[in-house]
Amino acid sequence: MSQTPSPGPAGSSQLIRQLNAQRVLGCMWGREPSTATELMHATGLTRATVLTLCRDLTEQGWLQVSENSRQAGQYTKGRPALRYAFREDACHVIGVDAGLHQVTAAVANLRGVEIGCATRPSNPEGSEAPLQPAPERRRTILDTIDAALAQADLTHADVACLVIAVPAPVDSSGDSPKGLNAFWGLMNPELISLGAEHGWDCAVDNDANLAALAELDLGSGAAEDSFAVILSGERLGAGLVMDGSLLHQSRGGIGELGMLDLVQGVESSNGLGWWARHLAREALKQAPGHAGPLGAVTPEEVTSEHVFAAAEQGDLLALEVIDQLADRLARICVVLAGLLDLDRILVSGAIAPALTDVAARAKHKLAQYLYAPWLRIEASALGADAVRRGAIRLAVDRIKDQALPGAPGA
Amino acid sequence: MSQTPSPGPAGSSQLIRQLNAQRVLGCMWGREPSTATELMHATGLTRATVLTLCRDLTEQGWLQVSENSRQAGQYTKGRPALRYAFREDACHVIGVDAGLHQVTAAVANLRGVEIGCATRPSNPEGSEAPLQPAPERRRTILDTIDAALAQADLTHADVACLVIAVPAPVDSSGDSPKGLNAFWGLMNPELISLGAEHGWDCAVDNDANLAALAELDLGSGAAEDSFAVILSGERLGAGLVMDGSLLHQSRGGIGELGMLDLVQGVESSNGLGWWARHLAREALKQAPGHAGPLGAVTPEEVTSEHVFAAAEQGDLLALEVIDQLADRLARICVVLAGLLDLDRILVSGAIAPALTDVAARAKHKLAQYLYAPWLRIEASALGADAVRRGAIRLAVDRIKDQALPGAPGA
DNA sequence: TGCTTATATTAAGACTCTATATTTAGTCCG
DNA sequence: CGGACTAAATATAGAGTCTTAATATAAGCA
Repeated sequence: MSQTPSPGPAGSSQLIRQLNAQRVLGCMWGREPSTATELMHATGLTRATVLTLCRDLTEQGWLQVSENSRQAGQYTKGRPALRYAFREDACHVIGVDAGLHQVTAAVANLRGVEIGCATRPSNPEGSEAPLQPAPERRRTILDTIDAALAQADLTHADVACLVIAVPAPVDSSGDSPKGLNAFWGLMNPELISLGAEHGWDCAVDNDANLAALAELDLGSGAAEDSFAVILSGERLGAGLVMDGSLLHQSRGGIGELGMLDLVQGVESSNGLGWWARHLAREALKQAPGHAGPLGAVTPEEVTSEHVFAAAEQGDLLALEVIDQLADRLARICVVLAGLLDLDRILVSGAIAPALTDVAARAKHKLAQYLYAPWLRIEASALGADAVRRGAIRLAVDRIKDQALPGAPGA
Repeated sequence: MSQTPSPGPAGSSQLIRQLNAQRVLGCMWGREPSTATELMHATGLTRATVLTLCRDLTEQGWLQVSENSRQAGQYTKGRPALRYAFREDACHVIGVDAGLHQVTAAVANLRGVEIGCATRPSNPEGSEAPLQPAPERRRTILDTIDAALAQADLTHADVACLVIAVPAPVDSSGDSPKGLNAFWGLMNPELISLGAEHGWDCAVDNDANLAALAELDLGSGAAEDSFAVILSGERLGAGLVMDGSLLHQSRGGIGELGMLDLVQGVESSNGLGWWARHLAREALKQAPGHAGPLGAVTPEEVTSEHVFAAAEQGDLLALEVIDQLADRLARICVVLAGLLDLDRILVSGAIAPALTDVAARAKHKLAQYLYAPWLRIEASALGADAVRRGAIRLAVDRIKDQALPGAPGA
């Protein structure tokens, strides 16, 4: 009596089956079709085992046999091998960059390739109107998703996972702290519930964290590196990757940069875009009738784009601003890389393409403050796409983790 | 042909056996003796399985049957259960705190209980002589180890693992960076090789990191918390624990606090002990003939102990110093906790017992700079023992991880 | 057609855990 | 002192996994 613990019929022997199935699927995920022989080498399992696993995975919808057995001329002798291919369209995911001023949603296959994308304005820039209330923002996001789905010619039923990026800290349950900062609550009005309403797996996360995931995906060869991704438009935010995995915490406050208020020469968590505009404005006021290209706009009209464009043309005043931005960035890097011994720091976000020069100068200035010759400071190649790409990456990862047991649908 | 991958006789079926064995051993490690029934509940396995695993583990030397079957009056009816007990003396470990001024070594059993401890001076305090050369320092450490072993009445053959803590960053291969800072090389002169010379498993790590491990061991209930441990004697160093696991990196520079040079109101990585002395000295020079207890010593003689003792007695000048220390500490906490969203910050090291008041004041001042009401700032209860305890903890952990397969000796 | 080659399939063996029945070691009680 | 009672230990059978080795298959090539 009293001898029926919990596990089902034949106990934990199936556990190892699942582990192996996951290993095989992991070897094939997003990659070229493989033969059993290749998988044997990759997994260390026997041919018999690999083939039964592949058959199971095919039945479940994760794989399909691709007929081009001996194609690619890998060999010509002997019986042609079965080739199994990863079904990148077994199901689909949605990644949303729900920014302050605009919402972008993309539908992607399991390889992370976007097959539909749409953008909608939200809290139009320059407008002085109060921020969108929660229901309106939720509707905007859903509309954007539907538009992206329509473009991909898919329906709600084809979607397995939704990930939304918001410019706010997000805790482990998907909520953003309220009360302290009303902005955060308006950026993330219970967005996590959007998934449940449609029966999708769903996650909400901070935009900088997701941008970091996107950079991790590009993977500079070594998967072991540690880096920070700084989102730097109007306000600063960072995502931290240590040893190839994103730092997370239940309150979701990792990478908040409010503490920069205390750092000499930084003194605020305003972004580089904000500072470019601010510094240029002040400088123009000091030097009315400035002769360079930047003199063409009034102090009130000047934007960060003006500054970067003028610097390209050699405007001395703009170059001085660039230099100050670089010093600011260098100091931020000192704090992050000094404390965490990072390998590199990436500046990302929409203005990243304009910051390659700033990053290079920051790298140069860094040596004044910190000995870290290995540290790379670079502008992200992803730019405005980083956040959305990261959302997709996380969505695909979630599917991957839940993969076994069960078919792609469930 | 070509069908013999690598695994041995019956393949990866034994893997699950090992996993289960490790689970059982993990359930018993350092805890009270258990019966099969208890282990069934803990592991979810069947009685038959648990018993065979226990028998195997007993043969390997990890467990032993304790005869007091029905002792403790847990029940009186039925056949008495076999009770298996963890053999805390299956082998032993050595933890060494190889500080600048003194070396402390302790021998501990697998429960982490010290059964022998010894201390030797190294680079005597106050002396102006150059630092010990490498061979001498290695000899000092070995002497200390031998003394601890002698006290425990054990020999080299009883030791399975050695962990050494040094006041320097340590990379993943156990080396400290040379050239840049000669001090580091002298603190860690290839200490990792001491293990191989005696056939012990060996690790070298940064002292602050190990202090963090020791605090983790105390475990405030929730194993999920994130905190920093600040070692704060002459120089500052920190160990970072995120979500219950220590942050590490191949270069070993995590927790180096050189970047505090850039933080307003901190401006250096000198420790709180250094600052207590320095501030008191300056203040005494400013106020010659100071009436309070602190006036009893000359500016040149004053030490941090004097300051804390005088503050206890209400010396106004000392209290002013305490207040400045608290502000400094608060700012350090802002940087660490703001960036990493920590749950608590512990000040550890030899002077920790004197810093309870400083920590409390820092917590109070923190609100000026950062909203983090959940953050606790406390002085560690471990004090001067923290580093050594952490070294022991790491050594025991290493044994635990290597535990299966094989007997404790191997 | 037959030989060669590389793969797929199948059956047997070893190992794991579970499930159930049986034995054992005690206490308790008449 | 012997017999019920109880809870644990043991023994046996069953289902599951992987590997191993033998066999079958699908091509190319002479």
